[in-house]
Amino acid sequence: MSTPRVPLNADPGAEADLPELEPQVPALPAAAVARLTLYLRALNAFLAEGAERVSSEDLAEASGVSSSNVRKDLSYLGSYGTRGVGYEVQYLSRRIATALGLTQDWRVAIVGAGNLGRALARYAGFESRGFDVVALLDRDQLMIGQEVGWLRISDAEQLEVTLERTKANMVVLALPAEAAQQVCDRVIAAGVHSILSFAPVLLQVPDYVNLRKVDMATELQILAYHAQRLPEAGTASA
Amino acid sequence: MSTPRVPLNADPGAEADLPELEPQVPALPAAAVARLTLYLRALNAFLAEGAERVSSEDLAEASGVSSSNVRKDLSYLGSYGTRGVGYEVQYLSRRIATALGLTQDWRVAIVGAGNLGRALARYAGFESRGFDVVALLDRDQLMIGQEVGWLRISDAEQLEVTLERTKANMVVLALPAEAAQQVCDRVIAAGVHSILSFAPVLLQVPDYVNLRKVDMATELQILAYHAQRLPEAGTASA
DNA sequence: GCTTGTGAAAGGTTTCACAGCT
DNA sequence: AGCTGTGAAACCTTTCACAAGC
Repeated sequence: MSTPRVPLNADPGAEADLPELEPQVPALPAAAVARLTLYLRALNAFLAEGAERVSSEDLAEASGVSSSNVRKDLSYLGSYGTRGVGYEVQYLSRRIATALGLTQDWRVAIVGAGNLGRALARYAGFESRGFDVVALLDRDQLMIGQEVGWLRISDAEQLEVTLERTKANMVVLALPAEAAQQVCDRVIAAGVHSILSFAPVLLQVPDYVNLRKVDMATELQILAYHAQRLPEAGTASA
Repeated sequence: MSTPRVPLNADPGAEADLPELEPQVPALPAAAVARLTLYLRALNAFLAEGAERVSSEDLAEASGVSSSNVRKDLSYLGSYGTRGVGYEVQYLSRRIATALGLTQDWRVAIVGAGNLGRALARYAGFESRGFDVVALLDRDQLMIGQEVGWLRISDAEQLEVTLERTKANMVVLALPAEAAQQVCDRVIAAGVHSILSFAPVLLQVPDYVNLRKVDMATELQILAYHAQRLPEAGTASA
């Protein structure tokens, strides 16, 4: 046996087989979680086009995943397709959103109002996918008070106060490497345990904290590795 | 047997066992490539501190990886450590840089001079890790000619000309989803086959193209999934 | 007939544990 | 004595292929 157990039947009234205290929905495989976000994106595009049903093959094509992988991933959520027919777009979209926890509202504070922090604060893609950017903070006195998009930059010295006032439950760190650990510690102490860091440095966090990292130079380095292995073409020259 | 074969002995004169035409260094496991970038970062920090040697345990701690994983990854590059002692920092750093293809110069053109494109163009982390940002392009007539950092925004209509003039060999797409595929096709046709996309859309590319994707909303969605599973704390409240 | 859902196989990754070298 | 390098085991992920159901 490899992956989780019970294909969670969402029936809310199902009898508890074992008297465990947490109803404890089985965890989805990490790789599946990442792909579910892709399916969601694709489904919303299908929805916008007015499609009512999609096959695993359609979804596969629209998200760059194999169709058997799609089916396997969706099976972790339960059996919501119809054999011979496919999946109902709207219903599946909602199912996935629920499984990913996107039904509650997520309030994001961005710490660091440099180039990247400002860009993120103005990025429409967050709002459109259910994430409210509720604060943008910086330490620099010259920046505090400036307006960026809908937001006014607030004082990072007052981090805790701002997090509490805005009821932020996620934080994005858009800081230089040197400042990141310190701010990270304060964020955690303030009770926010979901953090997305763009700082190119290893952050030390307790294991109850959810930390994800995006490092753009790393991405280029990985590209460089692959580019270097295929000697073909390379530089522009149609 | 799972992972690659021969632990490439970099001895440049080793006899060719089989008369294959490409010397064909065996591919590194994808997961190892990603971690090698972390080791490189850590090694450069050690170097800056004046450390001359590190153990796999030191490197592990500094990059957030297990020490056996570090050793396994490094063994793909050959045996460059000394038993009982550790690895020489400078030497290992160079070895990894070579393996990743970071010894040649990488010239990056950024297409899209919106918030994100501008932020990336000014991001010092690229230059400091060996990537030269050589162009920033946009379609918007009002932006063309503006200065951003060291660069002047050039006309995306002239994409091919600019890629050739600047000898770009990588492209970063910082565009809205709608424009991404079209620009991507032109980039590939112009001979640049390494692309990092920030556009939240699936790009269709031939398989000789190296494409990596970063989607920030996806990252938040994955965080949301994990956050939702651990009911503890959540909102700020020290 | 067509498409889902899923065991089983194949493939990739990480950890273990220890032999081998300094 | 200490730390690397590495087979073997454990684990995780993807693909295969087909039975089940519309």
